[in-house]
Amino acid sequence: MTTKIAITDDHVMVLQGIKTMLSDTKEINVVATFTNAEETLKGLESQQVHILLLDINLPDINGIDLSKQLLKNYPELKIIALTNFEEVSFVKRMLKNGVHGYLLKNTDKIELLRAFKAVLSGDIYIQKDISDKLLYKHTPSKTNNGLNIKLTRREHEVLVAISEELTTQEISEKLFISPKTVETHRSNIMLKLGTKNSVGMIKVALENGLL
Amino acid sequence: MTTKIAITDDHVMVLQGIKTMLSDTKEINVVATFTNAEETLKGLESQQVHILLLDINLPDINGIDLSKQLLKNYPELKIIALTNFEEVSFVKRMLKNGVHGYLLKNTDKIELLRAFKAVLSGDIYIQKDISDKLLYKHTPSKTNNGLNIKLTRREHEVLVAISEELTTQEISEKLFISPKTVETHRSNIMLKLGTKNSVGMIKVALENGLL
DNA sequence: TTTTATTTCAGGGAAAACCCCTAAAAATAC
DNA sequence: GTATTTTTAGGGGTTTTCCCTGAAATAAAA
Repeated sequence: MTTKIAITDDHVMVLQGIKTMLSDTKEINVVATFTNAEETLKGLESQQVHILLLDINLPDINGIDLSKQLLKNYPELKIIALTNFEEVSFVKRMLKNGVHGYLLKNTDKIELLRAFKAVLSGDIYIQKDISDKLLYKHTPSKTNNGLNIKLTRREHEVLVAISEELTTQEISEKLFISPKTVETHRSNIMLKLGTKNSVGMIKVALENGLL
Repeated sequence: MTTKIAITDDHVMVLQGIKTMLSDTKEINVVATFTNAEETLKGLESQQVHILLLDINLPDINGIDLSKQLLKNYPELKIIALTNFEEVSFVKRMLKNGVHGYLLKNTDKIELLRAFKAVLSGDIYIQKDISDKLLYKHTPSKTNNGLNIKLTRREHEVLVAISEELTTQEISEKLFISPKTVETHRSNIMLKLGTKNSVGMIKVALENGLL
């Protein structure tokens, strides 16, 4: 029995590359390629596939939301995320959403086939390079990293004020609270976001859509 | 006469994709592929090529510096940059460094061959999508104080270091300069970006694709 | 109602950032 | 070969952030 594969990636070169790598493997069949989320959602209706290789950076929607939606529509579908080094922050969220595998775009044929085998038998496959990064990024924050970022209403107000380049003093006057309270909030926000200073705070906040 | 092509990209899939696209074109011959800057510099010594397709995001060095160096060593070499939408900010700098073409990674075979023809005859080839972006980004910038932002190389290095949550002390050790010099740069960056502190600096930098 | 989370406040101390100034090599441009 | 920009660096100071501790009042949830 042949395994049916679909690929979603907005880079034609990547699509072509994967197709070529798999072309001489009989038991694998690339039956569809898509370049955005809309195409993928529609395309999978008419064409049933076993595995979807899904690029995380799509022009129209982010990979997290798309994979969530796809798995709701097709619970049997196995999704393997394609990612770059830079986007490791997404991995945990993807995992939470039920994605079955993670590969870097520099994956070779052997690893690709290994990943297919793993997800088809129900396992979760994470490329070594990524899990290394995950662990590496875990150590410094150790308490928490990923999507458990839930700021309280007040913390969010302070965060916004900090992003507006206000000083602690100015924030305290704006929110009618003591400067010391502002500092407590700032400190708690940094703890939650796992950053060392306000610069990292704003970076993580922007990356996670907190602002 | 066949045209010899080399490709540098850290994504194996992209390498494979381009190779496949060009495999049935007789007058084009992909003679070498590299996955980082070091390989590229060494590889081009032994193997003379006419055109290098160069990914801008490389793990070890940025595309701007690499292309500069390559053109110094091989003035005859034609370099076509491979880029994503997000990195349009680099295009101008690359152009200044003498790069001959710009392509997005979703380029198809026809456009690829068209670009080859153009650069071989001495023209500069810029994919329509990119030049659109360039123009598009140009128009709204005239209103705000936005795109006149030109950081020097050193300022950019300091900016990146600050965004990595390094302290002045740590930056000075990383760049082998005095902490006082780092502060001068920081201060100048804030002046150029029109911000009051590092938080605003990182915000503006992210908004303008400086990071 | 008891537990848990949030918001509030605070002191003291250390570290880092920020400010204003000057100024001289070094690299680039004209 | 001169002008401009960039990179370097210092003195000396103020302001702000960061870190640690502890604690009380309110709000929400179990």
